Amino acid sequence: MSNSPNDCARELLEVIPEVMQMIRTQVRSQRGPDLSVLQIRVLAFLDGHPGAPLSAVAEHVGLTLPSMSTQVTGLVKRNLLERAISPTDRRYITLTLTSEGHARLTSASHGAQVTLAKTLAHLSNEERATIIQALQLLRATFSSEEIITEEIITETENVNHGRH
Amino acid sequence: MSNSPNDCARELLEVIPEVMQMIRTQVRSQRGPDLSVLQIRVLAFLDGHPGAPLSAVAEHVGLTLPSMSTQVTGLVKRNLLERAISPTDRRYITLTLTSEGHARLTSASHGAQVTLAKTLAHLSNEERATIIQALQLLRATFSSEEIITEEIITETENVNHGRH
DNA sequence: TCAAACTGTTTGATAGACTAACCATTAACC
DNA sequence: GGTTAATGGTTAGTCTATCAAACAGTTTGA
Repeated sequence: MSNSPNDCARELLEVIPEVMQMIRTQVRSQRGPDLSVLQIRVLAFLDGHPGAPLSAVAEHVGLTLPSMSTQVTGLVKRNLLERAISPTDRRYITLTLTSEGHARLTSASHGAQVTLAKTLAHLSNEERATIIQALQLLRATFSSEEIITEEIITETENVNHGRH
Repeated sequence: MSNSPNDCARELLEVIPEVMQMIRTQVRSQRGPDLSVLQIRVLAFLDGHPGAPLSAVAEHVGLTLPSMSTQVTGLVKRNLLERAISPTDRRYITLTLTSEGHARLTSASHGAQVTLAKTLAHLSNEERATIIQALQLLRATFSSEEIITEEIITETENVNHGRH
């Protein structure tokens, strides 16, 4: 059982999709909040980066700008987040969670977390520690570099998004 | 930094989607074989379980029977696998890789593997060992129990799937 | 023999993703 | 200053994927 980059890559390709599938079904089974994994990721990112521009969110979750735009439109329609225009640069749209969005996010991710935790409870402490360590390594290796959004946030004003 | 089931679950929910996204884009960038992650999983499963019935594949990759059926139709049209009827029970469709399907599978997964391995080469041996160990734990914990297909396989005959 | 159970397919309907084309705003450069 | 280029988002059109519901063929068994 070697640990060459190739072996590690093969293992990743084999196992990660399975785990992802499991997460997806568990999230989907949370009938309350009715959020997809992607939507949870978007809300979670905005929870940590309030006022982030659309492009930053798109890059973080790996969507194109158009896809992200329609996705956000849906979330705004459901009152989970707010679009606003950055006063410093009117090209930028800044996104912020509404209080309902925040509530839904915590409820959804908490629900999925509890279900997952039940399965993980069968493992030993050491095994869970190994998994956490590995996940942190993977995050450091794969996550796209942090995007600076601080300069754009500042004060934001609401934008009426009515069709002209 | 604790290792309770809940912490482990939270970490999973946060990191796995990112890694999955990375895998997806890397697989997509392999312009040769032009297979999705799902399709690779299907072909890989059939590589290990030749003659498996449709329902077994569907369960393994987490799709409903209808979705799997159309997915298979596409792969059959591309000559990557063959539909046949089990002679022991004519309700069952047994699926087998064609030689082209086998070739495409190895080429696709090898390609993705090489790309991923490049990124993983930046880690130390110990770090990769940790990741591999964690992945094996996750697989054991999450992978659905093995499905018995042996009894259905036996001899199979080709089926003409023309529209009547 | 005929109803029930089982495997798979067909049929809409819906959601999510992309590319291409477009609009608005800011920056750059004579 | 005014035209041009670059940047951030949106709209439109298309394509794929997924599901649930209804259906068809096969086997089981009462």
